[in-house]
Amino acid sequence: MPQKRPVQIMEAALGVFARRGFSAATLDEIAGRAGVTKGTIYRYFSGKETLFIETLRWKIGGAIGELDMPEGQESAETLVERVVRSALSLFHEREFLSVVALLVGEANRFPTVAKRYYRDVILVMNRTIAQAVSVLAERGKLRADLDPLIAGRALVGMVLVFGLSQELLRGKEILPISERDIARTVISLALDGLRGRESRAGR
Amino acid sequence: MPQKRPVQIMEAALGVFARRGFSAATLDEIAGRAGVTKGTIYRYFSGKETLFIETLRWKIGGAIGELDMPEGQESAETLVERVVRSALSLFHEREFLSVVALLVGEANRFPTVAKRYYRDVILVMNRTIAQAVSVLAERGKLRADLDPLIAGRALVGMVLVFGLSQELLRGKEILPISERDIARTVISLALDGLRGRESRAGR
DNA sequence: TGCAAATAACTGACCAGTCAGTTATTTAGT
DNA sequence: ACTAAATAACTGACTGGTCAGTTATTTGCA
Repeated sequence: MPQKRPVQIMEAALGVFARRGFSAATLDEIAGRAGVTKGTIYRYFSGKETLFIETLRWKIGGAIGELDMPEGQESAETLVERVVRSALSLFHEREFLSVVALLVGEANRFPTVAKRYYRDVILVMNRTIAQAVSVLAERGKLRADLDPLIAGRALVGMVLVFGLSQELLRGKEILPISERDIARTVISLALDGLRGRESRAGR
Repeated sequence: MPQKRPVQIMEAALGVFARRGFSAATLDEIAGRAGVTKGTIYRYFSGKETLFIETLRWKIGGAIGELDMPEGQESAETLVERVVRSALSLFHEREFLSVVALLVGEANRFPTVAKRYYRDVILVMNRTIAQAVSVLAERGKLRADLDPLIAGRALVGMVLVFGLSQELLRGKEILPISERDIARTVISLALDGLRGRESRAGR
């Protein structure tokens, strides 16, 4: 079991940073949660800033593997539904949402971290979705006149906004909206837009 | 000109809070920007936390008037285009985006502020858009089987995601995406979805 | 002159980062 | 296998700097 300490510390750090933000987080609290003392953190990380960066790098690296999206012979409906549902569950996971919020909140102070997240998480996921959209467009299953990268990201945005507004800003305590309704509406909107289909065939 | 000092201070405070976040912002910097000294802040605000809350309350209150959306006899195309374009320009304004980021970043520490923002800004704007969507749906210009509140918010989400990813996280430095392309894709997506229209009538 | 507004100097709490000392673990010699 | 020596991991008290909040002093206006 080589080097479990750094991971132990980073796990604690992520929780504290997510709850308090970079500045308000204290190394003593992080150390306490990790079951060590502050001095020990300095055996593995050269300072608070490094700990923050390393922790996010570690978490971001781990996040990449999570979304495998093999777009085999799947229909447009299935693709959209799967993307929307997985985005929805992702943005309702407290931890993931907290990391997003943390990055957004600290983007000014740590632009390189923000950019790494963009490159390693957002772009990678976005390209995967865009790729699937392209394939279906080539097969004539989806329209081909939209930039698949932009369309894919917009699709995720439709879900993201509910994570931020309902969960993070606590909107659900004022106006609850069920995940089912969000999923249904977003999927339908993504497929057919506000005008709907001319022919309401099938379904 | 009664009481211009508080506003002067809050303007400075907003800038500093937006750039640094609540914890890292210092009263000395805020005071300096406002052209006063720290002690003066305490003549008008009882402390840092109060200043933060009051500043956002003031800014949030001011934001409500901005989006007037008279949905007269407007077509579906015009409505969507107008919503998308105004959201787009809003989320590219540095200050607005910073306030959103600030709220997101500090939502854990100031849940009541986050909720106020939700209630007074998000919900109000959302209802306005939903209202317009409903009217058009009743006239048969838009499909009526979607929850207009959810659809309207999702629409804004499509734009929000580009503000966050491209501007705030600095994604445009890695992969620039033009506002024109975003607008075109989102509008088209919102109206007709990924499948497009059966009959591509008109333009 | 009187007094509110503003300043500037000050205080005390907090916290990142350091380090001397302690404990646990590994190595190596018999 | 035993243990002494060496090394690595860890601790907790301490320091120096920062900053919210307070107080004493000055400014300027009626």
